[in-house]
Amino acid sequence: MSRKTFQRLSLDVRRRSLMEATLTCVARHGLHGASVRRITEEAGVTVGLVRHYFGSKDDMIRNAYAYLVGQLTAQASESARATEGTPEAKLASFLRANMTKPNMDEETVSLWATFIGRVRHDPGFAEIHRDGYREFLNVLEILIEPVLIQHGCPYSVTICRNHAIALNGLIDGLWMEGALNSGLYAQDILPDLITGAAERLLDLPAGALSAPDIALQSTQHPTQQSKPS
Amino acid sequence: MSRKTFQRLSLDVRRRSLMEATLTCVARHGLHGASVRRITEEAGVTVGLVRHYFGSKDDMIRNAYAYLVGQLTAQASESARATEGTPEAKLASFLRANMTKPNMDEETVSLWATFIGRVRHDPGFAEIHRDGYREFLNVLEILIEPVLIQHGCPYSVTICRNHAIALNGLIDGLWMEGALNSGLYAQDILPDLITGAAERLLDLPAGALSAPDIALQSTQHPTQQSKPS
DNA sequence: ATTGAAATTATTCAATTGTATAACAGTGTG
DNA sequence: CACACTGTTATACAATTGAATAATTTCAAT
Repeated sequence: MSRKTFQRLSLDVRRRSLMEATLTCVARHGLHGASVRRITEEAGVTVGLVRHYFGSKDDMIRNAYAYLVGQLTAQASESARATEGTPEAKLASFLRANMTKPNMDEETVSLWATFIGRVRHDPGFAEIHRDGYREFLNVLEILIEPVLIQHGCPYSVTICRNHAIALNGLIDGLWMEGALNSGLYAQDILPDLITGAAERLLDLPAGALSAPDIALQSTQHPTQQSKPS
Repeated sequence: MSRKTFQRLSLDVRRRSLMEATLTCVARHGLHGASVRRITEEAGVTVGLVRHYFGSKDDMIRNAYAYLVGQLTAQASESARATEGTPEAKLASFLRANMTKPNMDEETVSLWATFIGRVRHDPGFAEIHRDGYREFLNVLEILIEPVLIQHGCPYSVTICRNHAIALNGLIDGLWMEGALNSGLYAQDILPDLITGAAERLLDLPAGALSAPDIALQSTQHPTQQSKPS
């Protein structure tokens, strides 16, 4: 009877692998079903490593939650950043990204909800949530601001922030209910639905975000912030 | 050493008491920390009763979830029904109710999120969620329809339903993030924020929902559906 | 090749879990 | 007042849990 053979992996790789296994197990079995044994089996290691890389199971789960939140906001921001064109195109891309794969994923939403349920009673979770929420609001504000200015909408820091709060609510709610896919409507109506809703929320003219080819118009479109070069 | 004295309670009372204790424990310790022993201690009974009134712990939790959802939608609908006046007043009241106590409660949101996290993997939870969501959408549609008609907005069943989906998303998202109260803004901005956002979402004139005394104007206001009596 | 540090496994432990079973006691019925 | 029904308690039990410790193995440095 020989021991299991194994590789020594770098700290980063092993930690990430454990956190990902944690997320998989939490999504699949809930927090109550994500035992150390199941998680380590999923990661292909033995239970002792949890203690070695994280102080305890709870610590590992908190780290996994932070890892998830980081990924989520990073993906969302990235989809906006990668879109070249008018501010409207960037904002629209951000919104649509949240209503399509891989962002709108049933398993991710399950995970997110499970962790949200612990925010109230675990200060560690609360901090992670707050940081993620703040980050998301900031990204939204930065996306919204130039759009408002360009359309001559009433503008102030407060207005912009309130729009971000409302828009974030809209995204969160649609993201969640949409991903759970209760079968009451087709998921693929959501990208158009959210761009239309966002237009109205921000008091933009109809079509400002939903025009099919705003991304194409963008590069030579004269409505950009004038750059004197 | 004598036995614990006890009362024989009716089936309904005992079941409800157990479900409420279940909700309390899930909110407080999460699904993983809500053990049969903790729940029954919270309810002031011994563990055997779980088997007696529900087949198993899982069955009891599912019943508790359905009980919670029922209460939530009932409270929300009731707050709209109880408001007399214009359709705008009813809708505004419904929206504001979701942004204030007792509906917007941190513990309730924690509970709700925890259960949502199980919807994907437990068909029983999925069914309960779907029914609750459908009910909420229906209530919203019924509230939205007369408002749209009265303002001469473009109207169809599809438009109304899409507005309900978007508005529900907005409510859900603000309800959750607001209740978690991450400290990034004051919770008491939310009632005004959501009525303003809803006005724009539905393309109503500014102030249609946020006028401070629409409820008072309502009874003798001529803009009501003409009633020939 | 040897060595030494530490990453990883294997095993143990007490505590807690959900469920099952048996004994008891409250309560309405005759 | 005795009875029987069943709601309720008490206890037992195997399984699982998270954490701790000791024993090994890998791998880089020499």
